[in-house]
Order: sequence, then structure tokens, then C-alpha cells
Amino acid sequence: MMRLSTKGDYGVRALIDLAIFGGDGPVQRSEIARRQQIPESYLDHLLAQLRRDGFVRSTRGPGGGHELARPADEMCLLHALESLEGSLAPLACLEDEAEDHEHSVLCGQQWVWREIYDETRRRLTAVSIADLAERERQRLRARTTNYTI
Amino acid sequence: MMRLSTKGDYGVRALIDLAIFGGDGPVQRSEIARRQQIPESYLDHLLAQLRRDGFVRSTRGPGGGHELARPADEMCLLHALESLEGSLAPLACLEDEAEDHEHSVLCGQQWVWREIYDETRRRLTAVSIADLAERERQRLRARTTNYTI
DNA sequence: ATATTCTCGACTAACTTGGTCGAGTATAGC
DNA sequence: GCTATACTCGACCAAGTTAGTCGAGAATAT
Repeated sequence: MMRLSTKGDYGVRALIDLAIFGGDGPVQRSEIARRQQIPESYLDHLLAQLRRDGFVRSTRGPGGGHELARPADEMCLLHALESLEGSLAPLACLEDEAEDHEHSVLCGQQWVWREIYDETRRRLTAVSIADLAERERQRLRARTTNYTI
Repeated sequence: MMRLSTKGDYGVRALIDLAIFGGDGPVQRSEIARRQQIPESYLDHLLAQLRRDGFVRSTRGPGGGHELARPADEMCLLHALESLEGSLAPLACLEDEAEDHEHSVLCGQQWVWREIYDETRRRLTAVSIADLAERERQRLRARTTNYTI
């Protein structure tokens, strides 16, 4: 159905959470899970992936937890999502590694999707985790004064 | 993984096939399947869906087969794909029916994907099955003179 | 030592994808 | 009305992905 899975959703929310609540020391997985409403044992896998790809680093033991591995404004949404979801190419033949392009099939649609894919990546590159965190901060402030949604 | 499935691929290719080889009478499912390299019994389901949504009509019995239900230049790629794949919204909360928007979660990313989704639909609306068929015709002509790909 | 926190792999249920198959229905032509 | 042709429809199935759970183990602060 061509949809982003919860991996990308949860994982990016974890990064945003770290951007907001990190800063003074590591944040525990259990805290992120509670705040973002993500099953902790599932979040475990997502953080592992983000660690492997250099988005977060972690320390064990009491007082340990997770931190962003680099500044939030140097992390774009595209790369975070690609880490969590794999390639976002809407067609396999648009993948970067696609040397064995079986573009013979569905070649007709290919050019349309190529443009859409390029445009999508351009937009996702222009948004950083810091941008998303800023929006989230505003939303959190608004919630304290608003009636409930 | 956020990818178009073979339903959209096969189904659109079937429509293109009908746009090219229809015109003088119905085209048999077996012919489409052979030309487009699609398992015939699978194509059956896709044509059923396209029939339900008014893209093709069919006649039974000897000499029967499938035809486009309306001119190919009045069928846009977006609607064909939506018939075959369901909504192309990258997030459930972007779906048209999403009244129960649980946009509280992942609200941070939502605006980005909203723009991407709008842009995607705009582009897919601008392309008709007739456009795709024309490209395919050119490709078929080229193949007769080219060395093999 | 011990409690805390992350790490890693195995396992699972539900769902989607990409089909296959067979019984049934409509129809053209004789 | 028979028969061959062609579509129709639902049941079924294997493989892969998603969205988890669980438990044993490793690192570390006190």
C-alpha cells in the first residue's frame, strides 16, 4: 500500500525526543518509550538501527541511556528514514544500486516515478531533526494552554 | 519499504496494453498476459478490480475479452494506481477519510509528507494512460531497430 | 557485589503480496 | 440445445514484512 511503517514513525519520534530532552546527559530508553508511546522492547530495535547508522550513541549502566551522535540540525529527515525504513524508492528499479535494471518492465511509468522520487528526497533532505524538534516543542507548549484535542 | 507493488505495475501495463492493442474489438486476457509477461490467473484479479472501478469492461464468450471503458486520455495514472493499490498516502493520517486523525502521533513529520503527497498526486494526475501508451508505442518501434537491451 | 541500563538474537502472530485452482456463468456459432 | 470459448468469483496457499515479545548476557556506576 505504499506506506511508511511505524519504524520510520517511531524512530524519528525517538530522535526528536532525544533532540528535545537530551542535552543534559543520556536519556533512558524507557523514558522515550513512555513519552512517545512506543513499546520499549520494540524501540530497542529501532535505536539499535539508529546506533549502527551513527544517529545515536548509547552508554550502559546506571545513568546511561541514549544521546544524539551529532547536532540535530545536521541530521536530515531523509537519512533518518532511510536508516529506519531502507530505501524510499517507490520502484525497485529507481534504487541507487539498481545496475541490474529490469527497467524493461514498467518502463512506461518509470520516468514519472523518477521525478516524484527525486522531489521527495529533495524535500526530506531539506528538513532536519532540529526543525521537527522545534515544531514539537511548540506543540508541547500549546498543549499546556489548549483544551484537549 | 514504501514501494509500489506489482499490482500497480501489472495493472497499469494491462491498461496500456489495452490502449495500444484494443480499438478493434476486445483483447483477450491471455493475450495481455503473454505480451506483458503477467501470470494470467493473477491478471484476472487485477482486471476484476479495474472493471469494478470502471476502467475496463469485458464481454464473455468466444470473441470476448477486455476493452478500456473510456478514452485512454481521460484516464489518469493516479486513479488507475489508486484502484489497484488503494490510497497512495504515505501516512494513514493523510488519507481523505481520516476524520479520526490520530495526528497527535508523528504530527511532526505530517506537514512534510502532506506536501509530498500533494505533489505526488499532482504529478500522477497529469499523466494519462494515453501518454504512457504513446511512450510504449515508441519503445516498441525502437526495439525493432535497436540492438537488444 | 549489585542494581541498572543497554545489547543481541530467537521467536511469534497478523497481515500483505503474489500467486494458483476449480467450479460456475455468459455467449457465439452451429 | 450443444459445445467451445472466454470471463467471474471465491477459496486457498507460500513467502515475506511488520510489529512486536522475551530472555540471556554485557557493561558500568556506586
